[in-house]
Amino acid sequence: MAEAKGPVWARNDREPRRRTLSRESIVYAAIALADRDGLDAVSIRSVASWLDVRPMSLYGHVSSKDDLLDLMFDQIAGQNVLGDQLPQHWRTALEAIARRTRDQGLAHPWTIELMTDRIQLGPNTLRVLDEWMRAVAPLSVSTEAAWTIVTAVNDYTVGYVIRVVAQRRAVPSDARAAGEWTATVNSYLTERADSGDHPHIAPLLRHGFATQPDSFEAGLSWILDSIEQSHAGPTSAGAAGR
Amino acid sequence: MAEAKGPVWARNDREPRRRTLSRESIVYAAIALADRDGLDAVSIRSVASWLDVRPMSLYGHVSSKDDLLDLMFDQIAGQNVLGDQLPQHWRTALEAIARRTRDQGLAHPWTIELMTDRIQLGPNTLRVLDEWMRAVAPLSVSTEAAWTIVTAVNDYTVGYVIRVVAQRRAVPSDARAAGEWTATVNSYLTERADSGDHPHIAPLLRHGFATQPDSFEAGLSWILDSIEQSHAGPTSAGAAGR
DNA sequence: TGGCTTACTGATACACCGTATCTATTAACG
DNA sequence: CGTTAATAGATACGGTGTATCAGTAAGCCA
Repeated sequence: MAEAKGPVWARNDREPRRRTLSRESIVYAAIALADRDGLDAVSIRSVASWLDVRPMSLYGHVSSKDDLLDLMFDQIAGQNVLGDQLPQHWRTALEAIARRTRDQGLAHPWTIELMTDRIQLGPNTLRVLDEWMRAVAPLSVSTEAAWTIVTAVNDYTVGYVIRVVAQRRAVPSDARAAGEWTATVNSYLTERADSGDHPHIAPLLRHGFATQPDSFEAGLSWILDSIEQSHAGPTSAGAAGR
Repeated sequence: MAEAKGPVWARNDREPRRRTLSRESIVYAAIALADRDGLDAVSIRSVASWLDVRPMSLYGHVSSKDDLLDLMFDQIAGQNVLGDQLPQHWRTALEAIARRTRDQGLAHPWTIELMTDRIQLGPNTLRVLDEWMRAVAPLSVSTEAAWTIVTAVNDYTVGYVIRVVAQRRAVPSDARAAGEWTATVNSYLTERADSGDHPHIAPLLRHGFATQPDSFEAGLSWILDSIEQSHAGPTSAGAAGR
């Protein structure tokens, strides 16, 4: 499977006869590793040794590491489909998808690293995209307008996840190192606050950014409020298009 | 300089006597490489050979590659400070910073990869943060409320940049490979569209997502509209707090 | 001017990475 | 049963960050 042509999801790989290994088990193992130790811990060698298999055996099921990463992403995306549980009201539906996207990003932080690498268009990802568009369908606006709404909400959500994840990642996971890090950074931040160079963020520097309450919902409802105002009556479910 | 304690910006490295090399020149070289060939092209060895210097010589000025990356990020962030040119009206100011952030993200796509790695708090980054807060100061709301506004706008902007960058990155830079990629992906997408599995995105799949008009401003003004409604009179500059 | 401090050279080494290649084995299907 | 194809297993190449150590050369201070 060394002659890959285009992205995984755009190919039509004949499935191998398989004995013990399978594409699925490889993807699951890789996801488990990524969830536990981060994306850097996912290597062909580490996945293979986790499966008690020789590294090169994986290449019978995935043609490259990039393929494996794409498959991992799409696997997670598949868990983000609400299906029947998608609320009918467009606003409630958008909220549900946005929250789910947020939850999944926080649960699998490595997915956002893959989002920055290249656009993902696997079947499950398309399913999620379809659901975004289904959510706004009741507004009965043009495809273009619907896409603008969807990208706005999605972009905000992704940006939020990135910020929170980056915040978490900065502090070392080892408890001892974490304490040291916090001490070093705090003293740096208070030094910066005392310097007077940053008058408008002095309180933030002194109390730490992390202590700020979560404001995901605030930003989300700001976006949705405006959409509601421009595309529908304040209480309507959206039948009044145009 | 092999005994790093905490992030670069939180340390107080005595500056070396330097003959030919300098921390600055290393950072500039690394940025040039990243801009041209992406973040993966930045390695200790590649930067060194670009500067016509032996790899290990760099460690006299930066104590690790991560440090170098952080310094690169903060260097770019420094170019994002508007200073005197920051508009006085809070909304215009936020728009200016958001657009600048977007432009810089698109110009140096590798910066967003660093954002996902760990939170950046270098001096220039703090300066930018200070400017965000300065922009909303005329609203004279609580620090907490101001932070909510800033993060909302910033999160949206970062999410937007990520999506656009990922879209650009997916297609290979080599013209020949790009054509092949587009053909493969397009036929995959139309196959998906024909499958009927994704009824709500069929038009998007058929015409390609890339043909959708840019909607950064739309999402931005949605957020700002709501902020305006909840925190100030529609035309006021914001003196009427609360 | 002499000598000490420091910056850089240069080589080597370690442990990792993705993956190409080749051979030998082993199981499943026709 | 024999063929076919999947897997095992080993080895190799060129890349990575970075530790280590010995040698050299330039700057600063006494």
